[in-house]
Amino acid sequence: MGIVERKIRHNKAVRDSILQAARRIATEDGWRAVSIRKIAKHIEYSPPVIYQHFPAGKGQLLQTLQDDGFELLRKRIEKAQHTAFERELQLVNISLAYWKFSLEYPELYQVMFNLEGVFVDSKNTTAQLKRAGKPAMDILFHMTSSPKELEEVFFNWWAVVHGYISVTMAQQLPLGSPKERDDKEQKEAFLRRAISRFITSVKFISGR
Amino acid sequence: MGIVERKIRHNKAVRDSILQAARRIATEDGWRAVSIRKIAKHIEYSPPVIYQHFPAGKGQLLQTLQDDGFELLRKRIEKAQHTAFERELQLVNISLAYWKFSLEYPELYQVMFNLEGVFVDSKNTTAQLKRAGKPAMDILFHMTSSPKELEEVFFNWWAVVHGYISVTMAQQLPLGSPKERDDKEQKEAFLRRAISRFITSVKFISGR
DNA sequence: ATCACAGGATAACACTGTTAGAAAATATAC
DNA sequence: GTATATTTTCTAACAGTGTTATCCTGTGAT
Repeated sequence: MGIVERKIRHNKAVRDSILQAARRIATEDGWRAVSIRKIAKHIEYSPPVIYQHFPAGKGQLLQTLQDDGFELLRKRIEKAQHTAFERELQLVNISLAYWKFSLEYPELYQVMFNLEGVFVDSKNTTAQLKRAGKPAMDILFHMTSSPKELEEVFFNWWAVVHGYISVTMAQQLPLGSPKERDDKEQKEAFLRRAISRFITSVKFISGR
Repeated sequence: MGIVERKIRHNKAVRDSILQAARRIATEDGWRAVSIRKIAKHIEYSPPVIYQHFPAGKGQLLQTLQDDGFELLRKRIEKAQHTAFERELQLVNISLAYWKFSLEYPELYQVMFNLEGVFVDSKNTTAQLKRAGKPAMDILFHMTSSPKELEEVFFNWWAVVHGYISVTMAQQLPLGSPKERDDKEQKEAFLRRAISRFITSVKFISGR
């Protein structure tokens, strides 16, 4: 009998709809507007149902989205790695993939880094990002001459890319406006050159 | 009669105590724990009193702290500018002053850039930062050859410094632990060299 | 048809920001 | 000094939040 299977399927569907509803509300009205009750209304269930899927409550729900976000980012970066042969160009493409991820899923990026009013009490963002950014680290490995230097340069790379995204988000231009789109395109060009500059400086310092 | 003066003085004192209480709670338990009622308890007044000093409510209170934060940062940067003769060293010192500001007043930095769960609905963070970062811009002016390039490079500088701070905060190491202090010192050295690399690359691109 | 049980809903608790209206404290006028 | 006016402050309420104990209801098995 496929009764239990049906139930499992249904359970998964409800769980997904909860996560999706949270993201939708966040996208439309910001993370401050995301509440258990509103999610419940969206999925047409009563609030306690959410606690069946996320027993630890809202924090666990956000944590899940954070993890999902890092996983998605990891895939994007991995894919971007194979879009070029030269290592330097690979790093540029990885950086741009990172940037584009933040534009495509701003609500996920916010929950991943506690931006714009969200707060997830997790202690493993660094570990998560090291996982997601491994391809970048592999490339930088070839441009550095010691584990210490690699760590430092990887951190530098991360700070540059995250800084660009973070600062762009902080500007809070009205979403969808033409000015906003121009701005984002300009910033992408900025980032592209910033990464180029970064690579140049790493090679320069490392003596080659 | 000094009655009105006394009242003005008293008013100012209460206003200041409100802001101070908010910062204290944020420092101790994070911005999520900052509530109007808790502030009221701290200053030993009832909640409505806060609305006499900040009629628009909590948002206005946070906005005020944000503005105060940018003003304080501006002063720190200005002071740092005069600690060196060479322009390049000036930029390093400015960057480190920026960094140190974020360590000394993390709660202000968080409210300035909507980090770690705070949210202020303000549209002028960019303008605020251009004001505060003017000394840096003046230095970069001499390293660039067009207003466009200046804007780009200034944005790059900001992204690097803010990225370092932002990423460090995202790690959420237990405050005050020895490991945390070591980490911060290491990161400061990282930032120092990152800025050096940045300067090198700007000069390199701009054709010496 | 009865019983057991799981899924889901209601209602409550302690919080939050905010505001209207009552009370208390102060200043002014006589 | 007493009475009035004004300003300051508090109480209480409203709607919303996260979370949980309790109740109901409908399905599955006997």
